[in-house]
Amino acid sequence: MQLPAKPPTHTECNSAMRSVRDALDLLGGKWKLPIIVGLTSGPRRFKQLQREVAGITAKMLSKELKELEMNGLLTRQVQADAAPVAVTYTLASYGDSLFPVIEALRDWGQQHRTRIMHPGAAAAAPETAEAPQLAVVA
Amino acid sequence: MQLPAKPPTHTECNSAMRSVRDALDLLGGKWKLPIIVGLTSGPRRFKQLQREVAGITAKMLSKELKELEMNGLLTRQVQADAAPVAVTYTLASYGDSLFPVIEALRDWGQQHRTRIMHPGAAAAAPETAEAPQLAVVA
DNA sequence: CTGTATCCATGGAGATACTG
DNA sequence: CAGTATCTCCATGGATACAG
Repeated sequence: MQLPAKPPTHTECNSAMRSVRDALDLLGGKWKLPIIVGLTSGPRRFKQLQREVAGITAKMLSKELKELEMNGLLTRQVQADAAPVAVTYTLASYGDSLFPVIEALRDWGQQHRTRIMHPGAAAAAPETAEAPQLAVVA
Repeated sequence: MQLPAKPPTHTECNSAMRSVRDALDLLGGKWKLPIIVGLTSGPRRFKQLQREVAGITAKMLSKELKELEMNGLLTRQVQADAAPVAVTYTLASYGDSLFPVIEALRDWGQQHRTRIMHPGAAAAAPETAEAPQLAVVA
């Protein structure tokens, strides 16, 4: 890798660090981003979202949605007129600004589609020695 | 926001969902990304990293580094020759491929630099126009 | 310096049942 | 349908002490 010919990028680095951690404060956790992804293709209702985010419980979904709404990332609309109340969640413009993040994450996850090594699992990933070299990307 | 004139983006959406969640499996948690950010400006030693990632404990740093190494995102080199053993962590090319993610996250966090609302805090926000307009950069 | 081991508190998160 | 209320389990993660 490149040598640190210009070692002190401290300010730049610290700033990046702070920004990333700020972003993580809002987007961190297992569910926030997946939920937002679910909303990128259009407004969704509660149950619909729960199906799309596969695996999330109503409790979690409810809590996460509240937090995302609180931060202005999405809006919540209630249609009480219908027989069964319908609630719709829509990505706010604020949330739209996350597109680049989603894209970057999605692209990386795609290219990466390799076996993930979890700490518990023994290093038993036999064939398909694909991890390290990953050259690439076009 | 755009209407779903072409409603079934299901495949596309599910694929994005999976990719993002895969990425999150490796990068999720409080520390992984910050650690990687710390390494983007060059190799670092343990203590150095711990200072940069401000707030992380040795235990966590150690554990996270192990996982990141296991996934080929960084490499670990030991210089045993010196009196006090020195260990250096370097971002692997695999890790380099995360640049776009970091950038997107950093940019968003920067633009966003508004106060974050946490669930515990009472909603001091007016029900109508809150943060959303996101008055751009500056 | 570079970690590891141990103890322990918090809260993330699942299951289930219930309300409007 | 759209959530809320409990109960509980366990992973996350901090503090501290110790080891190579």
